[in-house]
This record gives sequence, C-alpha cells and structure tokens, in this order.
Amino acid sequence: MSNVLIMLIENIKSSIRDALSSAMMDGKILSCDIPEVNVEIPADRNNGDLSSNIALASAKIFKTSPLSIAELIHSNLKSLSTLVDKTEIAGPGFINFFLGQEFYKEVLCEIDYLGSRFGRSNIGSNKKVMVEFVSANPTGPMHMGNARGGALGDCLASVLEAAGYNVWREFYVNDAGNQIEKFGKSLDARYNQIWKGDDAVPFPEDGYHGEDIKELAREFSSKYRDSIMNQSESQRRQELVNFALPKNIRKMHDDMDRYKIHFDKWFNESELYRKDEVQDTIDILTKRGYTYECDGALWYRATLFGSEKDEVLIRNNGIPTYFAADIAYHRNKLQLRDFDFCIDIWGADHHGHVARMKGAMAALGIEPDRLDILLVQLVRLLKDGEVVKMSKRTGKAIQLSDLLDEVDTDAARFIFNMYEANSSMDFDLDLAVKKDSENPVYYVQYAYARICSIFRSCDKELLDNIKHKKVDLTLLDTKEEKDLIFFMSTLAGEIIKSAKTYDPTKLTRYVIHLATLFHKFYTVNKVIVDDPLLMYARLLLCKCVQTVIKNILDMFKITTPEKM
RNA sequence: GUCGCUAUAGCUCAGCUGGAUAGAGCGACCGCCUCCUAAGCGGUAGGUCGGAGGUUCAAAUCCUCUUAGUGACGCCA
Repeated sequence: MSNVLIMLIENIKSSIRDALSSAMMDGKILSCDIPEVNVEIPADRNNGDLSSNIALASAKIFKTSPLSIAELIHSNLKSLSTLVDKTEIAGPGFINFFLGQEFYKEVLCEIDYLGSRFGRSNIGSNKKVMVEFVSANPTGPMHMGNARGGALGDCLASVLEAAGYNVWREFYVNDAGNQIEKFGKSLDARYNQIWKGDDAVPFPEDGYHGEDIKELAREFSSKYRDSIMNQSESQRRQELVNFALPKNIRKMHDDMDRYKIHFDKWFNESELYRKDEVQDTIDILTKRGYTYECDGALWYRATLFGSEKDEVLIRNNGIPTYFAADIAYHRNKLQLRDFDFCIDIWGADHHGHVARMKGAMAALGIEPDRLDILLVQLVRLLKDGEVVKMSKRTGKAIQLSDLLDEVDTDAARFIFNMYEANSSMDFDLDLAVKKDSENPVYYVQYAYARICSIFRSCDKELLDNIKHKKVDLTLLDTKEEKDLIFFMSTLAGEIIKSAKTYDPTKLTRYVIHLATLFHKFYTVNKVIVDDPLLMYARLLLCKCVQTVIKNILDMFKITTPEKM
C-alpha cells in the first residue's frame, strides 16, 4: 500500500513504540508489553494534524501520570518521518504532530501519479466476497425498499472492490417454491374474473392483491383470450406463470439496467431444486441429526442453534419452505462456490431471519461468521410533504421504475447513500426531483464542473504539461489549500473504514465535504493568475481534486458532468 | 412478552472500537459577483446529545435501568 497518510501514521506509531521501548530499557518506566498505539486526526486541527492519546491511555499500565509518559515519549521520538514538521505535548497529555510542506507535496504527487487508482488499497487481500442484494420477489414489481437496498448494495460492493476485495454481485431470484404457487393462484383468479366476472370468482385471501397481477392477467387475456379457460386449474396456473414470470423478471433486468446495477449473476432458486441442492442440504441436516418429523412436516432443530423455536423445512403439502431453500442457497455460496465470505442485504423486516440463517450455517458445519447480514431500515416516500404508503399489495405502491421516471439515477443513488442503512429514512421526492443546489448531488457535481471550467479557460497544451515533477507545490500554503490537500490524503483510510463497517454512506459525506473544501478554496484563491508558478501549482491541485471527486462518483456510478 | 433499530440545533442528519471547546446542510437574519460557473462563499442566532444511575483521569460514545417511536416474531417470503 502506498498511501502517504496511512504510511505516515504507521511510521508515527512505530516511532512511539520505539520511544516507549527505549524508555523501558533505560528503566524510566515499568517494563511490560507495549500497549496498542492509536494515532488519529483530531477534530480540531489546532491540536495537530495527527495526534496520539497513548500517554493518557497507558497511564494506568505504567502507573504514572499521562504528562510524564508523554514527555518521555516525546523526548525519545526518533526516526520520525521527515513529513512531520513539529511535535508538541498538549492538554492532559496528547502528543500532537504537525505536518510540513513536504507532506502536502507528497500527497499531490501521489494523486497525480496514481490517478484513478488513488484511494484504492489492498486490505481485502483479494478475498472472494459476494454481495447479494435486491433479490426482489419476481411475483411483483420492485419497490422503494429494493431501490434503497440496491443503491446501498451496489455502492458497498464498489467500496469493497476499492479496498482490495474480489467482489461478486448477485441477485437471488425466487422463481420457485410457495410464492410461485401463490402467484399462479392469484393470476388464475384474476384471469377467471375477467371471463366470469369479478363477483363470480372469489380472490384467494393469501393471494397477491396488487394491481400488477390484474394487469398481467389482462395482458394474457388480450393475447390468448379465453383459450385456457377449459384447461385444468393446475395447467392454467402453469400457463399463466410461464407467461407472467419471465415478463416480471425481464422488467427487473430493465429496471436494474436503468439503475446502473449490473449483477455478475442472477441466481435462480429453481436451480437449487433442479440440482437437488435443497434436498441435499436437508439430507445433510438430517444426517447430522438436526431434523425430525411432526404433523406431516419435516422440522429443523433451530433451538439447538440459539433460536426460540424449531422451523419447518418441508411443509405437510410437500413443498419446502423458503427457509429450506435459503439454507441451500447459502450452502451453495459458502461451501459449493467457496466464497470467503458473503454479505446479504436484507430489509429490516427480515431481522428475525438473521440468527436463524447463521444458526443453520453452523448446523451445516459452516463458520457462521462467514455470513454477514446488513439490514436496511424502512424507506418512506414523501410527496408534497406527505407520506406515500407503499404496500406492495395495495396496488398503489411506488415502484422503482416510477421513482426512476421522476428522479434521475444519479440523484436516486446519491440520496440513498446519504443515510446509513440502519436508520429509517424519508425519500423526499420533491427534493430529489429538483435540479438545483438543494439537491446535494448537484453540489458535488458542480465542484467538478467548476474545475472543468477552469481547465477550459486555459491553454490545453499547458494543461497536458502540468506534472507534479515540474511544479513547485510548496507555493500552495494557504489554509484552504492545505485543508483541501490534507482531506484528500484521507481518502484511502476512509474507503477502508467504509469497507470494514459495510457503510458506503461515509463516502457520500466525504465527497460532499470535499466539494465544500473545494468551493471554499475556489472562492478565496484564484487559479488563473499572472504568476505562472503559482498558477501551475493551483492547476495541479485542481487536477487532483478533480481526480478524487471522479474516483468517488465513478465508484458510485454517478456521472461527472463537465458543464452545468 | 421476546428479539432488533431509532432518539444529538426549529427541520434533516453526521460524530459512537471512550479523548481536547459536540459538527454539517436546510430554514431564519446579515453580508460577498467590473475577476476562472453566485447551482458558490463568509458571518450571526440556535444544544442540559430522550431521562436516571454506573464504569473511567476522561462518556454523545461503554454498561444497567427507564421513556417514546418503529419493526419482526407464520407450515409468508
């Protein structure tokens, strides 16, 4: 890893450790294992660009005051990076580090040199990780929850890639099992209602009540008329499902395309049945002694793995449950396809399923920690200041495609990535539709466009020749310039933090803040100035900011317009 | 009842592996374009971090209790 800031922090940590151990050898403090050293960026940068609380944190271990430890470390600091200009002891015992011009110069050189690779790291060690997300039920259209999960999942996957993981995006299509039975039953009821009248045919209580089911039945009817009315009910259902399911799945593909989400695989649940993996998985559980029969159903002893009650795997009607297929699916991911770990993105209403699923992995002999589940809380849609209810079955639900008809993909992806997954959010449609500064995505894109505009007004040849090797970057010494450069230096660390916490929303806030720092710089410092040396340096700075904004927006698949 | 999530400025949210004076945007008020895009920037006002205990040199952050909101607890998915 070549990141300037990360290497610098490592250097400071090891200098502190060396200082502590030499103080121990001199007998000035108690000999013991060197405690973990933390070096952080203080909230208030008057307290240094970097700071360590080691003296405060270890006072108890060394049985002496924080200040005396700090002084001991401070006087023993050797082999400290030349990027550090000044050190001090402050407050109750913090050791603060101030960075010099050399640091700012190094950062810009790194960005200029790495370009689109700047910010990437390899902490993921190329481990194979699957992010499974959206996985909407194909019996109906995708809704706002899928839109949020989609944006978060896709961007999380990108963040993991940038952190050095080998990422695989997957959509699990529930094209088999009970819900397809219900889908067929519902379609058949609507089809019959068309030809016999609404009152003549009762609609099944547990069917799908959505408007989309009626629509599909109408489409079938207008194409094939009443030609299947005299077939058996099961034949009719099959015909209707064969007609409607591919149609729904095609629409999901189209919607995901529009939303700029591209899956490496759309995994069909039916594949698990076709390859007998559901049965195989159940057999493994049975062999391990974790199943039993009761009331004509086959049960799994979930209680042995922390659940409060056992779960049905095969219903008394012979159809395996969703749970059974899902266990088989996760076995497929973690055992048969051998992903190092898997992240599932689920709606928060599935939280009860989390412990069960992990327990089931344990029951199969798969390390449950290889499965992580990110729960995404509810989204409410606000329109004209009012909450729009979005029950999938009322027929009035806002679909993903409706959303994308009104809001462009950039804004939707950006806004969904502004709120952490585990907080519920309101999506303000009126705001998202606005093409002005109230919409944060434009604020960031505007910073990018401004940089492009600066470049348009200067000599193209000059621009191509601006290279960090030829420019005196020490001329960039205003507060705005240094703040901007320092903040850019934290990108790789920020991506790593986002990857580790599965939280891509940190980077949305990062890029907004970066835009703010750029706008501040732009307001105070003119780039195209008479002094050519200063101009070169500022042009290079702008080029670096442009690179960093682009790297993040590219990661999120948000466009970077050159003119606005 | 059991298991989650949430509670921070008027509003929307950051900050939470404990650190120095709790931040941002919007809204309110006051300013800044003869100059690279004002879709921008600066300033002022605004907080007992839901409440109570506890741990600690240090708590918005950790623990316990509590209040309010929300969700899940099906041979649904």
